[in-house]
Amino acid sequence: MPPYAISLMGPTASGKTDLAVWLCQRFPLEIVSVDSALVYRAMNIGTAKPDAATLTQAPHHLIDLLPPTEAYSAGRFKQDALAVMAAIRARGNVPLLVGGTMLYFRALRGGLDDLPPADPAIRAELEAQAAIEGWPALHARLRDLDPETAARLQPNDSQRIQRALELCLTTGGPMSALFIAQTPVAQDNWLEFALFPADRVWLHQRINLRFGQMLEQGLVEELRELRVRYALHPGMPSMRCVGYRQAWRFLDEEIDAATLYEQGAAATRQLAKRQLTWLRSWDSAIKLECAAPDLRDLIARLFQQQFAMP
RNA sequence: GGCCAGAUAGCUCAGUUGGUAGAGCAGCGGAUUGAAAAUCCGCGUGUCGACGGUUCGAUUCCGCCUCUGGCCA
Repeated sequence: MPPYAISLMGPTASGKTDLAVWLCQRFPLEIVSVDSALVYRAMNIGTAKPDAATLTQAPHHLIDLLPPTEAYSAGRFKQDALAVMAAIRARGNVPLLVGGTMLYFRALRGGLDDLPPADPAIRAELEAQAAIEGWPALHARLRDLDPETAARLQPNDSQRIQRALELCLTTGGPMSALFIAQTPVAQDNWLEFALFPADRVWLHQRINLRFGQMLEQGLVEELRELRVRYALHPGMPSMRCVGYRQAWRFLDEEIDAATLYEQGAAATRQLAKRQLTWLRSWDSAIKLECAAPDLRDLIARLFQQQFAMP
């Protein structure tokens, strides 16, 4: 019996997409993107979104979902992914979850409680307070409302303090009380692969090269047009994406072209490092060396066993 | 060729009135429950350019050499 789903996880620039498309042509799979940046329409170059030809060949679900002015979330991802996975299975195919947004993978595997979504009004209010008093003051306030959560958060962890306070204010109780044991989704029949570079330098070189190519392909021009077309702000989630954040500063003439390259490539390397931190402790995944010359053969053999193909 | 200024962490630089040195960036490790490509935490030994001198002790003072800028010829 074919698996319920297959995850293909890996850091940025590790070759996930190429491998997924190749597998898609050989097995009854449909690709589900697990990527917080690919959900944005019109953000193509900097997100390394597969081109039109590739998408025709191997359709991706959960890309181009919203304009760059909106915010997506782990909660919405979980909901969207489960829906699209059900549809794929109804067609007799297996969902191939491909991406590097590890919180989304975790949310999908059960690590997300049923909590209220973000409240923009409350967030704006907390933001304004933080601008005056600083986040440590809000952390102190959280200590009164939710000591357990405050104890595990750093006084400067703006985002988590904001979220925890938001939940206290909207639900009237501490965030820690909302966490309950989750039921994992089809744990047994869910195959997971993690692409790992044997050599960090190899990945860094690929990242540097690719970011240089993005600039040549017109990342700055793409952002210039986005700024004309949408009412964007540098604080929006889409504009905090690696590459776009630095290109924004270049367009505002805060940094020069050389610095844009340096900082953009460095930010991508740092992203990859954080992704590898997640992956290292992801014990249920089969780890594969992404630079191995026989990677495709190896994974194809594993898939053949799963799909019981001769 | 002469004069001046530099030479200190992978990079840019600070500093030691003589007791062998520290920031930012990069890098490395970690955390991660609706912004996650986000947000946050931790990690700093390096022939202080080479050689010689003074000194109990030199990266610091002196001499000389090398290299890199700049100015004058």
